[in-house]
Parts: sequence; structure tokens; C-alpha cells
Amino acid sequence: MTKKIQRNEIMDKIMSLSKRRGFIFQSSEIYGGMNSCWDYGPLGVELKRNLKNTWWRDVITSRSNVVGMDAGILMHPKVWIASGHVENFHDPLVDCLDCKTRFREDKAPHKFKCTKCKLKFRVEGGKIITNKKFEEAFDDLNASEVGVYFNSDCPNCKTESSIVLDKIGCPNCGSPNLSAPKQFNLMFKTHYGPSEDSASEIYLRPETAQGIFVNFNNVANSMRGKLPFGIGQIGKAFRNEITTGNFIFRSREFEQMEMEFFIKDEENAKWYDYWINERFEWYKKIGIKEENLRLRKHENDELAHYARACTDVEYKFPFGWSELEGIADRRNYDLEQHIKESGKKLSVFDNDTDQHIVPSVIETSAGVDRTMLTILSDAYWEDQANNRVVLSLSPEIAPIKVAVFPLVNRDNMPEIAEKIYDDISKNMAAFYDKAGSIGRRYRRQDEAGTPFALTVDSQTLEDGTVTLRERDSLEQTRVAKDKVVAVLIEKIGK
RNA sequence: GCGGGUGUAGUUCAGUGGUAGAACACCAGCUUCCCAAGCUGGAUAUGAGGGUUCGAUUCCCUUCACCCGCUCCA
Repeated sequence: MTKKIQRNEIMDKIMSLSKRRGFIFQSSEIYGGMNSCWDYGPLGVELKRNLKNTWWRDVITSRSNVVGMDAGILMHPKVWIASGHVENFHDPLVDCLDCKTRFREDKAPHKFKCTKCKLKFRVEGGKIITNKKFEEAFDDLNASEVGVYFNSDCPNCKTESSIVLDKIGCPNCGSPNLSAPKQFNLMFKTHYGPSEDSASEIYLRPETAQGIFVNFNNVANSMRGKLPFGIGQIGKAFRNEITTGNFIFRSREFEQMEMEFFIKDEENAKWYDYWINERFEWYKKIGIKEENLRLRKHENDELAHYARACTDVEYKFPFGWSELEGIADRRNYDLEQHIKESGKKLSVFDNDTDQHIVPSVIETSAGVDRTMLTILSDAYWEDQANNRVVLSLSPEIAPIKVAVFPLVNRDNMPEIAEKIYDDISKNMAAFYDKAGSIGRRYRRQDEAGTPFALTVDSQTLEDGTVTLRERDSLEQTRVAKDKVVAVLIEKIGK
């Protein structure tokens, strides 16, 4: 109980800080807001850009065998037929009319019977289970649509509307009193063309990955790709989620950082392990505390049908452990699907075997916004001893690297400080502030996550050194003002 | 979408069927030689729409948003 209250408090504090300091605002706030849509403010956008740049550098440009690309959000409708999203990207949900819980219909055990003949069967996990005597009766029925059996005709004796629910059902209260299942398609539809009636209906992409797969030949040819090689991409994706929430954790418009690493199928285990490790280490590298990170391997029953294996990087959010990134062994499912649908060859020539092969793929799929929330939650702390709120962002991703202050607004200190600020801001994101007491200005920057502050004081007038103050330790050292850029660059470590 | 809770300033909260208040934050000035000090002044709010009423921020209805749960995933 107390735990729950504490959790909410931390999320509330992060949300409030995000707004106060200009990290994240609610979308369209002056019109009452948009359900789980969020905008990034001045500090948020810098943090996000730094995050994406770090990913781009560490996954793409620092590797000789990975390249980037940027596909459009709008794609040919057939892409989503091939990928399986049109057919599979929806959830049939049922409401219990008694206890009001909603659940996926195929997750609840259903038992049906015919009121005339002796037919009884149950539907569990998308499969019809019956005794052998009645097996043939079910040839034409689709086991995944449990709802169709309510009041349906008996497939055995053909009596009309004779099938009733025998036993159910609601995984929560056990009641058989359920609503008809509703289908929720999770893809955003829109019209491609200015006139709605003549325009074709297309989708906003629900993931960035397919933009990579459909460009496989283009990229492989232009970069002369030899296995193994990867293609990465950062971009927006859209899903009409049934439930959203937890601040920016799950929203309908979100940004992904995805990389498809194409390999020979027999090397799948090696590269799968390799990327799990790489990606896990990356989160530590951007400053996330190791004790708040873990890997979770998917059980066989939660794997997508095409996936051989999947492991999530999870973070311990204030609301609990949740997924940040999935590393999946997708075999060559996606390329094969596009080969089938488009009729084009999507393969590379393997010199070892003198054959064209359709490579398998290890996918790393990370959520930008989730990582943002991770960074903010992980960096947030309250320094009781010094009565301050601090975001301990790593210098590399901090929106502002250094703040420059005159200790007091006289004796030429503001002018000297402004000059230092001008020099620094040519090299990195800096911030100049002369308003209020020095302590207040330090506090403001602590909340913004600025790792360093430089203060011009009376000693500066004498010997040309300034105070360098570190955010987390509050330690102060003196640095010659013409060396600050070099010192800072070294401390930021880029 | 369903159930429960909540909407008052930038934030966190008071309060009232009759002029809406505080703290912190913010802005300007003074003061100030290193960690939210002080003084003076200032700007800013009842989520939206409708109803009842002489009068609604308060009561009622609708709607929107946020939080928690169900569920799902990046």
C-alpha cells in the first residue's frame, strides 16, 4: 500500500519536473490536452537528440558493418499485408459484464455445448479441443474467434442456435456473462490523396522495421553489403493502442530506434547473444544504473509466431519492471514475406557457398520515449542534505553541459562571464544566468541536469581562473578561463 | 474501451452559492563574494461546454484530460 503511493509520487514528481523545467509538455494543452500525446520542450528535445545521436553513433557509425537509413512513415499498403500486420495486428477483447474486467478472449478457457446433441467442446489458447467423436464437425470453424460460438448452429447435429456456453470463462470472476468480442485494429488508417473518396486507404507505419526490410536490396547493393551487416533507423511509429499511459511510456505516437542485423542463419545464436550483450551494456553506458536494468527472456508461448527467440531489456520504472528494448531472432521471416508478396528477390550472394541466400535477422528494437522516461527516472533524486532536486544525467546526454554565472552582478563579472559563455557555446550547449543568488542558480541547473557550472568571482579578476562546480558532488575546483573548453570536453568525454 | 480516483496560478495545495488565498517558483529593482538568504514592487488559476440560480469555481449533466487497475507493447 505504501509502496503504491510512493510509486505514484515519484512519477508525479518526474512529470511535474518535466513540465517545470521544459522537458516534456502535454500535447495541445491549451485545448484540454490529447490523450497520451506528449511534446518535448527545450530541454527535452536536446536530451532526446543527444540520446538518439548516442545510439546512432554506437550502433551505426562506429561500426563498419552497420549503416543507417530513413524510410518514410507512409508506405505501400502491401507492406503491411506482407508483414502480417493487416491480418494479425489486432486484439479481440471481451468484457465480463459482471466484474467488468476486459481480457483477450483466447486467453480464457471456454467450454461450449449443444443443447440438442451431446456435443461438447472447449476453446483454449486459440485451439478447439473436443473428443475424437466430433472432430470432423469443426473442419470449417476458426478456433481463434471464440465469440462466434455463442448461439451458433451446432456443427454436429446442425440445429440452429443450439450452441451455448457450458462453462466459462471470465478469468477473473468465472462468470459466463460476457460481451461479444470486439476487434481492435492497432494500425492508424489515413487517406492517401486529397479527396477522401477516391484516395486509397493506407496506414501510418506501426513500426520502423519494415522500412528497412523493403529497402533491403537498395541498401545491400549500394553499400555492397556482405553478411553479416546491419541497417539501422530512427523514426516515428504509430499504434492505436487500446490502453496507453504511464506518462510517455506507452503512447500512440512514439519513436523507435531499430536495427536489423542480417546474418547467415546458422550464426543466429552467436549474433543473438552478441546483440543482447551490446544493447544491455549500452544502457549502462548512457548512465542507467545497473541495478535497475535486467534482461528477460521470452517464454515460448509469448513469442511471435515467426520469432525463434526474444529477450527484453527491462528497466525498473517507478511503476515496475517494464520493457525498454526487444532483441529478437526473427529468422528470415520478414524478407521471405516480402519476397512472396512483391515477387522480387531479396537476397545476397554468399561467396562461401556460391549461393544466393535470404539472410536471417537479429533485430534490436528500442523505444526512444521509453528510454527518455528511463533516463529521467534513473537520474532523478532528492538531495535532502543540500535541500535540492537533482537530475544526475550523464554529461554526454545532458541537454545543457555547462552553466556560466557571474558570482555577483558587478565589478565586470557579468561581462567576463558572458565572454566565457560565448566561447563555450561554440563548442557545446551552455547556459548563461545572472538572475538571483548564486545558490539559486546552481539549484536551477541541478534540476535541469546540467553537470557543470562555471562561476566568475573576484579571484577571476586577479588570476583569470574560474570556479568549476560539479553537479553531483558539489566539488569546486579552479580552472584557468582560457582552458575551460578543453577541460570540459575532457570531462564530458566525447 | 471498462471500473475506481482526480481536475483551482508554473508547481504543490487551501477555500467559498456573492470581490479566489498561501507556499515555493517566475519577472523587475535593491542588496549580495559560492549553494533555494533578505527588502520593495509585479504578472499569472477555477480543464471545456451546457443546465439550475438574481448570481456557479462551488450544485447537476455532458465532455476532455491525468492517475490506478484490466490489457498490450517499443
